[in-house]
Amino acid sequence: MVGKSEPGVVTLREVAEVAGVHPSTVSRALNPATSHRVSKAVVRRISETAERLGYRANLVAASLRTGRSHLIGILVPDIANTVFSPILSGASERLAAEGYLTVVADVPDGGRQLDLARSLVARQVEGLLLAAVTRDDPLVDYCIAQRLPAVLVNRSEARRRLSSVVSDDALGMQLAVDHLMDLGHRAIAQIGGPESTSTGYNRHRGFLAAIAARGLAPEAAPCESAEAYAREAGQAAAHRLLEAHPEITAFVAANDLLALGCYDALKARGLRCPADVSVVGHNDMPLVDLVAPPLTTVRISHREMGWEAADLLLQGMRDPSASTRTLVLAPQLVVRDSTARPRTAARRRGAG
Amino acid sequence: MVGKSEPGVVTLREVAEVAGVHPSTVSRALNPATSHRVSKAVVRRISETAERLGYRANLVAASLRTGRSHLIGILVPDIANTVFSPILSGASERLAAEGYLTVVADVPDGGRQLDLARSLVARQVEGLLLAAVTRDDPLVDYCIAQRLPAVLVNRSEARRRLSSVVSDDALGMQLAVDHLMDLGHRAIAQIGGPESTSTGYNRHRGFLAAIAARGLAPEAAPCESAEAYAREAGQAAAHRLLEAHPEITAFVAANDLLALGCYDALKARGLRCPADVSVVGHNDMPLVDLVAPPLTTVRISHREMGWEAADLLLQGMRDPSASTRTLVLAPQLVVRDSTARPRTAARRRGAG
DNA sequence: GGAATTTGTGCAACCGTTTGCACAATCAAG
DNA sequence: CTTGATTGTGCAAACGGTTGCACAAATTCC
Repeated sequence: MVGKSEPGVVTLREVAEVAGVHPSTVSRALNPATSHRVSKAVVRRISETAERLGYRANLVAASLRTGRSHLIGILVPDIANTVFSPILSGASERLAAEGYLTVVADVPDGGRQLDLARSLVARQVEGLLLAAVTRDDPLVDYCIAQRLPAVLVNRSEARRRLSSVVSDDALGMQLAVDHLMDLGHRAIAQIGGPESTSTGYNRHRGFLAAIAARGLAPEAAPCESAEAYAREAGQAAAHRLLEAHPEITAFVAANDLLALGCYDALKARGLRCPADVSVVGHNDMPLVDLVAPPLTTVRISHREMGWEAADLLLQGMRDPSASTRTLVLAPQLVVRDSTARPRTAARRRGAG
Repeated sequence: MVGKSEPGVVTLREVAEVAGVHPSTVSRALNPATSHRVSKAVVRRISETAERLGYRANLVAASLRTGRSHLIGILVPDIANTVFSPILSGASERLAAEGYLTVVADVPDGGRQLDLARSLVARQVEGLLLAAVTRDDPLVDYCIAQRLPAVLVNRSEARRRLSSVVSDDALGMQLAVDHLMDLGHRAIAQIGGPESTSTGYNRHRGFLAAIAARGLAPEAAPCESAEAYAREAGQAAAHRLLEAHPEITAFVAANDLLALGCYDALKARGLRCPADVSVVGHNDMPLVDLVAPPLTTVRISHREMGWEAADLLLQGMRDPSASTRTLVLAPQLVVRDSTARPRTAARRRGAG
């Protein structure tokens, strides 16, 4: 016989019995939304009894009855990735304010996402925050088919069928490119992220657009995309670029880890940063201000991103007919020491 | 009328009706643990029907009946802190393997921990992983009083009333001190963490013990504890120590962030690391291999820690009478470039 | 080939709340 | 002092599964 929970756990019924009222009255008295329907005196008696007995409502039972779990699921590709921590933190702050708790599912970017989502749905989560989608993700189809409120964070989906909160990737790239060109760079390469992610895709296009806007020929701006947002992948891409285009004086990376991989490649080739080659990252993740040299990067406020996504999700839950919205946060360029005038420009300037 | 979940959500009863059997039979057929009690043919028919109708069990309902939520709560002081991400990651990996999902509560180290814990209990979590306890924490009393399986991670409690998984702080300090003394340092200061945390307390004592074991006089090993595990606090403590003991040639920090704060203080005073002063950190958090200079530190495998804690929790849940255990993980010294021979020793060596 | 056992399915209670409805008591209005 | 509205409480049926028990049918055993 299961279900007979540990003795000592007080139920609503017991409180009712001790207080000498009907269970429904206890329920009403203890629920702030309905306690006005019970006389003051009884409310007090019940509250006292509940307190004395150490009564704690069983939210699982309440969930079953009301159909509301007050649980939100968050799918992240890698909790250990420092980018997601602030997103999580911001989201859970916003959700906690409304009485929601977050169930975190760390899903190793393989094909298990859908399983996880299903498992969360089985647990009656009321909404989903998705931080791990690709540009064309079956997860999105799933949420739509299930009419499950969901919001994308950090990455968006090609068809914009769900609300999302993202950084303005085009602007980020423009900031990076403008900064480098203002310094005098004229041979700028991009290390892009995986094209399957919106960030990889958009930052790549943003880079090209920024280059074109400044009138630089595409040949002067070669691109390579890394297979993953990882240091090793960045290093490999940087090597490929330097091999094919030795004239490069600056790198724009789609992500800080890629930028750090770029550092590795430069070091391996005996090139100094920023003296020989400048590097710009993206995200401004913790500690990149301390690496050598401190990384110039495009800052994204991931905490705010998480907060806003949670907020959007709450809105969507309240009003399922609300239109899907894309909230675009403006990134900010943080100039540190990994960018400087290119040697040629410096020389030219010295000569002029 | 709530509780009438969205139309289109298939229930057990509907599956039963379509398959022409009793709901209880469907329940048994779909549960791997009981499906052997149903004939092969019927199991298949039911499975097909369920599949066809897109049936998804409502785990909330199941929880209510069985008293098992398959939910584990994790209390962390700060999700955004990069130390906790791998703990979370390791724990959720282990728990997911047993069908448990994790509910993360990010609790800002104030007094709300108990509230959060209560809220998790109300949601019928089956166990708690506590990564945010102090050496004498009311949360521990609460878990014991509630007979709630709980395991401490990263930090332990003075009275060892709950199982915990921690790093061997004494050993960590010994590794750090031995390394520095082997290099020739004889004036080593410690920047400790908050004494209210077991890590702060134990690392401080470990440091003193290691110093004593090598026969160094306590006067040659001054200590300061930082108010928090934060860069600024480390910087302040380093300044205090350098002010009072200008002869210091090496710092042992209780945590990497404190060590990085120490870098800040050295820089502010025009001292070079490691040329003038060596620094050893603790944790080996992500990216400290890239800061300038790459940090020599005591590595703790936080991911493993989280995994083991989850494992211990599962054991404790299976057998509530099991004795509490303390699992001590051995840390490892990772030597990078922030430690070197002290100038005096180098000079002496050069002269000899 | 009849008794003893096993197998497969149905029945109904139960987990702990919530809530629409009913109804008595109290109050306000005329 | 009736009539009508309001207030406070109880009743019982949910919510969607799970499971002990009962019992018919199929199987095994001697």
